[in-house]
Amino acid sequence: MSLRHALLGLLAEEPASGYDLARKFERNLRRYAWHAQHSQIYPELNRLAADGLAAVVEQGPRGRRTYAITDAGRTELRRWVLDPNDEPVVRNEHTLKLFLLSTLDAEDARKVLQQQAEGSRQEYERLRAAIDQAQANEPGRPAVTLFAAELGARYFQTLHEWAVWALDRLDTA
Amino acid sequence: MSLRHALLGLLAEEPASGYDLARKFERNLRRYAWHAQHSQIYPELNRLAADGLAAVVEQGPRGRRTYAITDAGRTELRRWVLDPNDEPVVRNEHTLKLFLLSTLDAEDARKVLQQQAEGSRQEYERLRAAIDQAQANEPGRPAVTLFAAELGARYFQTLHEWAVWALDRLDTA
DNA sequence: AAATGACATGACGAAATCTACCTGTCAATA
DNA sequence: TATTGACAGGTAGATTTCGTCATGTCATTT
Repeated sequence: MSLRHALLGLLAEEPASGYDLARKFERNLRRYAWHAQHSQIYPELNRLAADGLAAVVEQGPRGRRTYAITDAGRTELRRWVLDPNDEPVVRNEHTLKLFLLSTLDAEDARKVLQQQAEGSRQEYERLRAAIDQAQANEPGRPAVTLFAAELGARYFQTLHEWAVWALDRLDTA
Repeated sequence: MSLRHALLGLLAEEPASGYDLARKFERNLRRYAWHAQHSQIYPELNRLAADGLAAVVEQGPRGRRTYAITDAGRTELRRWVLDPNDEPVVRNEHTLKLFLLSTLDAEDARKVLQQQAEGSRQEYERLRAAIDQAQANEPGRPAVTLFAAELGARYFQTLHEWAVWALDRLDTA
């Protein structure tokens, strides 16, 4: 149940409402780690509360409920993150297309690779700028909080370099 | 429906049975691109055949049925790969854990990163060796058939380098 | 001749996820 | 005052995926 643990992980950073969490998924997790819609998040938050892993700590306007992780939730989160799962579930529609490039002719493959090279370059620059800005604005920030962003940036950098390499190979062949 | 297109993609390379396809998923796609079990593959193959995107081309022993992609299947596959989907579904249990590292204390984080550094190094070496071997044994092989493997290798190399970098930062902080 | 293990496909119920809908609040703007 | 858009939470039905059990074949080894 990864959705459950993704929510616990976000709540471990700071208390949040379902609405906040849906935005965090969209901004921080959707492109790299886990995709979830609000129609899945709200029911799971209720289950988390029912199971004592999270609790409502504040009621706000518009029915807003802020959840916080409980001690039991932290224990469960730690157990899950430390558990070395040697068969993690991976589903990446993007990577899948790249893996199927060889089923296209060279002209089509070139199109996809060019899109890929451009898209990953943009994403890389966006992330790198965000990291630089965070470091400039909060010099005392713990290093570990930027590990995820650094991983994302390196991931897109790798995608970009690969696409450029592949385009070059396509042309020289 | 990515499973459907993953199957079409594999069938576009060569005709295969459900059993073959399950093994291809396990070997080539599970860790990087798409996870699927045989209990999902067999029914989807039947649907593919019912929709005219694949067809049984051979019956073998033990009820083995070899499927091949049809022209309609190729058209649909090409359409899907070329379609620039700007919101691809990504679910990666492994990456998710790495994104949630900051919820652990330094000691726990170190454990996870060390596992990560070691695991990704092994995976990288395994892939790199497979690529070298393929190039040595089949010098005339089209470049594009190794693009996917190269992407996988670079992906794990990046993971490894990131984990080493993160461990270093954890220690100097 | 019997046992083993890889080959090969399938069904079924449970769980997760998607898509599309719905209801209402509050603040800012036209 | 009316409108707009972000905020906030939810449901229902369909689809996808998972986990497990089941059935039988064929080749090799004991």
